[in-house]
Amino acid sequence: MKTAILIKALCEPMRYSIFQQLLVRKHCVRSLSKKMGITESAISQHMKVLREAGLVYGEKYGYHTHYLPCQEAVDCLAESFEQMRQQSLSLNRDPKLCECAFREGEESK
Amino acid sequence: MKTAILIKALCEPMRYSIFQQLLVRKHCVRSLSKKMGITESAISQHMKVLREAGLVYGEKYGYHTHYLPCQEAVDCLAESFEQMRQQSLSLNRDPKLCECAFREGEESK
DNA sequence: TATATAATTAAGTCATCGCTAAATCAGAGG
DNA sequence: CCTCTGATTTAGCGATGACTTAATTATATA
Repeated sequence: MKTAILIKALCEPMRYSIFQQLLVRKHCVRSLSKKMGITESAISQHMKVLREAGLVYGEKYGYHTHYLPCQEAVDCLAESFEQMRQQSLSLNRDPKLCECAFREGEESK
Repeated sequence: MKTAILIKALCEPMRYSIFQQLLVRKHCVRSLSKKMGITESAISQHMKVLREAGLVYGEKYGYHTHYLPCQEAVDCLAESFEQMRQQSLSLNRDPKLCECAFREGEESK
């Protein structure tokens, strides 16, 4: 699972809010529409983005579709950023890495 | 520190790649320009976004400015997503939360 | 102070994205 | 089968954003 794709879907403020709501409890499209103050159409389009990124999935119950977060995606995000945290700590700790990577490999034209 | 702002800055693919490079070692603008294959101007604009989001900062060394990630921001991200992971686990575990929040509070026009 | 170099800013272009309204699709139940 | 309802898709608009080139700023050093 690819972290860059997940955060690309999550970074839009409205979608981030929607996702946070889904972490509290399941929601159908209409419920989210009311809560967020945008049309059901807009919610549906956001859900499509979240769904195709692998962040959420829907369960059909009669008339309604209940959306909820994919555990696998949330795990992936948590692990990726924990790894970044470790990398950053290492970088600050290791003085050998505290040099710019630029080397004069270019020709002046 | 606000997670939504951090991921909004990070979600752009080029900026995500830049940030990953900075987790390995410091880089100046020119170095990133070479590595990423876009102009220094474009890199500089990306750095501005990352800087203003609080994700990176620059240290001046002679001619060069070395950019590196802010530990505080990386910590914030790691903690936020770990919290999401816990929320998601709770949601899947608690059957009471497995209901859509929608209630018929609307008037049919 | 003058100059060379790194970095930033400005201007402009092209593509992407989020939203609404309206149309369409899908399924449950009379 | 028909209808009602929830959800999705389509079309179009306005805004945002990523990139380039060119101009500008800032600074280290001769």
